[in-house]
Amino acid sequence: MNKLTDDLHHALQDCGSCPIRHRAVCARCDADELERLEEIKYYRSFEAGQTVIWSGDRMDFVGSVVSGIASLTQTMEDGRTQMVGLLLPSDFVGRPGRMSAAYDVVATTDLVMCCFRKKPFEAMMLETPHIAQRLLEMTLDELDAAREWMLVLGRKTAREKIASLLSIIARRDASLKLNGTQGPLVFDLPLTREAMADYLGLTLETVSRQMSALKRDGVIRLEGKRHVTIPDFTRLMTEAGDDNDGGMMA
Amino acid sequence: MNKLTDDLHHALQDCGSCPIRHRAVCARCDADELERLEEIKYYRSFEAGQTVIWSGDRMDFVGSVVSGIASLTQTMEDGRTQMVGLLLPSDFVGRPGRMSAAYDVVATTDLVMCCFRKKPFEAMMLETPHIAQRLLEMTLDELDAAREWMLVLGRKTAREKIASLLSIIARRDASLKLNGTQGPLVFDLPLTREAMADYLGLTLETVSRQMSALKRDGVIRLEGKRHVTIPDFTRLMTEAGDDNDGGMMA
DNA sequence: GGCCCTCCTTGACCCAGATCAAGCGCGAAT
DNA sequence: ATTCGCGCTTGATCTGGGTCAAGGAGGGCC
Repeated sequence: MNKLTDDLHHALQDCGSCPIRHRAVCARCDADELERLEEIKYYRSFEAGQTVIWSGDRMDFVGSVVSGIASLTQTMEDGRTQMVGLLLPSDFVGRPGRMSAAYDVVATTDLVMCCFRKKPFEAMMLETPHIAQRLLEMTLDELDAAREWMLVLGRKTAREKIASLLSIIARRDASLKLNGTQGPLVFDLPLTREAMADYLGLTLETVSRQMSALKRDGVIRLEGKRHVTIPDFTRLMTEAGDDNDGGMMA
Repeated sequence: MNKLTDDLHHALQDCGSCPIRHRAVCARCDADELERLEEIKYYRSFEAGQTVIWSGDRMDFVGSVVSGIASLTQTMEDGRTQMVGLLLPSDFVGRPGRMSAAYDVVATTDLVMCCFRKKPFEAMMLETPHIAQRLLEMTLDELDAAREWMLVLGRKTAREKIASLLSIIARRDASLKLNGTQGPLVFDLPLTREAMADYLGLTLETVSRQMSALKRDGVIRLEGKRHVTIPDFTRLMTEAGDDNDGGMMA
């Protein structure tokens, strides 16, 4: 742990100034409850590529992603892997009531997590409905996302899959930066081609080819391998096979 | 609504004798709470093939599957469909806090549901933590199931997909009938070949071919099109690509 | 009995995406 | 400056599963 992350951890000690204060499990907590949470919380940092937990490992904390991106991955014995979740800031990791991790959790970018010791967190959940309520809401959202992804995996073509992934990342990025609606969307892909392939149930070659094809067809612009511009979001949505515009409009 | 289902509805009025009493959302409720639930509950029956709700429709109830099987399906504009969930007895339908249905819900077999009016149910959830706690637990289980299914959809071959589906149905059926562990498993497929295809992200022709192949190779036995015998469950698990045995052993 | 309808099977062919293979670009280490 | 290594691109070829098409099997109904 270096000086920089150490500083970061200190800067974050106070939940009041936490960037995910209003979106994480603690979103509904009042001052008292936050105080209790602060007693059982601690921060952990990971570098891009590091594994946070291995599937099957004993897990004695739960927590939230504060910054960076992590991925949830399942692997078969023969090495085939499928990413089953993309964890963005404010997303919750771990399952109260379960002892061991069900998936590999890997830091896709540099990552800071706000962790709670599991036992006291579980105890607190029973007493403070605000936490359980918020966790239920977040879990329902994740279930919806997982089901939407099942459609992508089961029925979409490679091109549609790529467009779907790009539109999800673009949408999230836009909402994070709350950049006012119109104009081309610009963002950096937080995933390697291989990670994209693992998410989409494709090979990295197919991902690369379809990225090139979308670029050739003017659906996206690329500077370097990661910097993406979406000139026309509606066009991208159409390419993704989602003709209704997915709720970008208020 | 015919005499038979009417009788059934009356027989079910009392939560005490409900077959899913200990597994549904109400599992943790005490006598008082059940009484309150009984005030806002009513039963509905559907015949195989009937649609319970259309995606996008206003939904003013939530509920549990009492008997039969329903499926949760997503459809693209061009008609491609993906089943995103299989609802078995005790499974919960609907999302508190949401006004309209996110998926088509279709009765796959004859179906009885125990419905609660949404508004009062939501109100009750805020007051009785037992309900919210149980719902959280159930939702987390469903999220795990959805993620397991993402691996099936994204990375498994057609043969492995079929074997995965059969092993899930066999396992559930065995636990329902609590037939003592060993010996060949026997059950009736509750799904048409087309429904299987929709669940697995395949065409019905491929499902049919792979069923024939598994039969030819002695992994399953078939009498008629629906009655299945699994002589060796471990073999089936291997065919599914899940070499660790998925927790059949105590 | 015969007819129809739905569900299912099987065959022939095709194509999207996997696989195998070569090589590029660029930053870091020497 | 050279080499290494990693992430990525692109080409050539192969193949699993999709598509199109033709029946078969059973069950309900006249």
